Amino acid sequence: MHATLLAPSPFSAARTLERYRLWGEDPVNRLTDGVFRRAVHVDGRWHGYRVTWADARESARLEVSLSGMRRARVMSAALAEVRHVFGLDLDVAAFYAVAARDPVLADLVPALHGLRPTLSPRPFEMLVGLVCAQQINLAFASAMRARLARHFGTAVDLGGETIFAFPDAAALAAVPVAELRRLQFTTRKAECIVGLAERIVSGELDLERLAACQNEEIVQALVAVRGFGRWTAEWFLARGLGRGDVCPAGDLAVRRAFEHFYARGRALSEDAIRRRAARWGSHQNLAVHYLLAGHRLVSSRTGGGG
DNA sequence: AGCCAGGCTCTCG
DNA sequence: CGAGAGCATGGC
Repeated sequence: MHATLLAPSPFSAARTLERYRLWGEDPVNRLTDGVFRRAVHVDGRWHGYRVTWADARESARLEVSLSGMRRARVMSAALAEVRHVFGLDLDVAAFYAVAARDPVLADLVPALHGLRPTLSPRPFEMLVGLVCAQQINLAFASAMRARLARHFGTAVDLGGETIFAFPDAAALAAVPVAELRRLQFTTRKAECIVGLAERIVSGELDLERLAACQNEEIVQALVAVRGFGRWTAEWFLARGLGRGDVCPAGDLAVRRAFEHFYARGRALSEDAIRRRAARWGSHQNLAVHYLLAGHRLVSSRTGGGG
């Protein structure tokens, strides 16, 4: 069963998906040989789907396919996920109009044309991934998250390839901290993840309901959970919910990108970064993603990492 | 050995 | 309330 999704211009699948190969293999969002694979949960079970694409000058087409004959319900769920994963609902064209008035962003846009942030379609998965990424290098964080998926997620066969559905809250709430420690989680990260899962299972925290709230309400609700600070909450808003008016100014890589592009390498305070980002209004999220990607381009040319 | 990695919490002035 | 130390883990 196939369906075609027309991506709004500007869109580049290659630049958008590049993120999935930056920090190592991701068994949940599998990207190999120009095919993206993931699984969607519908009617009590997991269904794998594949996405292929053709980047055209004007409008790119995304082909979404399910193995075998499946119901339309599954396909529509898959299409909704693809919209998130490929960032199709963000207004990149409007951002470019704003970026044209900023010398730094205006310079970056041609090299990154069509880049969109990849949004995580599942809030719990996003939050757990963020906890993994707290304070450690992203390659290691990515490996930890992959281990979590392989050990506690659901294996889904997709035409000979195995992908993993990220474990839900019920699955992780049942995992002993000691077992996560063996997967190289710190005690704190392990407790934080299991604690979050427990709150969700108990109904104390309802991520679906939270997702409908205002930014600051969401930040307050998340920061109230032990182990979740402002950094985690803001990235959740940006990469989980796709909120435009968010800048995770406390992020190390964000800070370095701002310092590189806007301060000639001199130090900038978190507050100074927030003030500058505020000028971009509802396009802050996109601006931050372009600055991070732009900084990666510069760093890779000069042999650096990050 | 020691510093770094896309933080968080707690304390003290 | 804001700066700062302490924390925990693995990679290089």
